[in-house]
Amino acid sequence: MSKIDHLRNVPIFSDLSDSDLTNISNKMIPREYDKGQMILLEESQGETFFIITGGAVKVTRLSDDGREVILAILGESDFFGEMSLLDGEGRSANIVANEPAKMLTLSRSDFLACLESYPKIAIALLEELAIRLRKSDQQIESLSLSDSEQRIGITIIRLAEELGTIKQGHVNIQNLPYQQDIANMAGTSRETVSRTLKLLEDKAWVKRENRDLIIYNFDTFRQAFS
Amino acid sequence: MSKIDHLRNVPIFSDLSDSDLTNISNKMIPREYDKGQMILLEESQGETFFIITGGAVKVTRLSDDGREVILAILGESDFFGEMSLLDGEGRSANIVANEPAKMLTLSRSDFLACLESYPKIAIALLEELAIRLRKSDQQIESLSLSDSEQRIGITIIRLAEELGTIKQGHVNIQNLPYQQDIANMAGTSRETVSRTLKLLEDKAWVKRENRDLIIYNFDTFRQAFS
DNA sequence: GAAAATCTGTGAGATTGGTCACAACGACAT
DNA sequence: ATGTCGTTGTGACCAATCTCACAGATTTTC
Repeated sequence: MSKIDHLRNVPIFSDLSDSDLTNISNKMIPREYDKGQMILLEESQGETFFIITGGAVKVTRLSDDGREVILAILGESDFFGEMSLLDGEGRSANIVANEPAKMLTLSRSDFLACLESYPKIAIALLEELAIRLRKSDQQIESLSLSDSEQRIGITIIRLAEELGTIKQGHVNIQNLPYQQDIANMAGTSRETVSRTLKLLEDKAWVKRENRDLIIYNFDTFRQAFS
Repeated sequence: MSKIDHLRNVPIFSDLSDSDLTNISNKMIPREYDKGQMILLEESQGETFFIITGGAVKVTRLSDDGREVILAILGESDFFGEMSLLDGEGRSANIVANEPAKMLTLSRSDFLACLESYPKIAIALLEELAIRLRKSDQQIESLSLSDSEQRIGITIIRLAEELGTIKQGHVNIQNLPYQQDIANMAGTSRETVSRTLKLLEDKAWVKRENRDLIIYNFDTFRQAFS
């Protein structure tokens, strides 16, 4: 798949003509990262915009004593790095390759130039940030008001929406993240995730098979937790 | 103070010329709200952009059983309503006047037209959303990793930054919100807020006087909680 | 300025969920 | 196949904090 094909799939570029896309893609530099490799470090200066063309990364924040919160897991056609380019503050999160990952990158000045020359990109980006802000607000609500079972349920819903496929009428999350990562997304402990997954399985709402999680009736499941 | 003077104080309009500001301000309709009045209701269609010219509002989400999370408290020169205009989704939060409040409002179509005609506004708005997203991420981190004392401390810092004034070298939060509201911002219970405030006062980090909260050494205080 | 309503302080359980400890399991390399 | 390493399951304990209950303080209302 060519650079341009990748760009066309990215929501903020989808409105552009082929020639505009070519212009932009010429400024983008491809990079690759190994599993576990740190792509961006908290506190360092943010000077690059990234688009994921393959693999997946996790966006985290770390506390002093090493505990981790996972803010998001991003996959193909998602992008990151825009925040500190926009407001000039340093990084607010770490980005780590969760599996081998490929990116296209754009420098700060090229990125800002893009926004100036293509107002459509700016507007599409606004839309994307609004969606993210909405998700953050939901997350804040669930951390404030829900118990651990609900938070884990909501986390599974997020995972299903991002990584899930439909298979014989059931939603299937292939390659479910490790329980520790689920715990870090849900704001709970690994042990609680283990116990809760068992509980959900006992209620026959989900089934685990190898490293997959099958949600029997996604609509019901969703309703139970939101 | 005229409409234009108000607009000039709003970060996303600050780059515009007087004539541009006049154009925009002519499309804005002033409105007033009483204390406690609901300005926007969750689930209703979002069709208006609001700029606060006086008073304060709180942005909340409610659970089915009536518990509330306060996502933010907004005051003069802050704005809201842009989210559903941008991504077309329904409201994600409720907005209630916390005290008598005055607004300038702009219709959906005028707002979007503004973005198209003045790319600077779009870019300034991106910056603002990036800042908000950053704050949300911090909030998610603290809800996930911190104990109630720290979360309350962080909440007090937020309040100080938004509402505080400096008075004889100390930061003074005039008219501290009710403990229930602080609890809803910090994701804890009213009683815990009561006990924690007492604790902070015992440690001589803060002092309460009437409805004010005085933070003796704001830098130290901040350091202790972040 | 008295009564009513709302907010705050505080003790005593009751609970959720975190932590620790360790066993069982699975994947993978030698 | 055996050992190693990372992941998962599970019991037991314990700490943080939520709830409930009510008294006292403060603010609002008439």
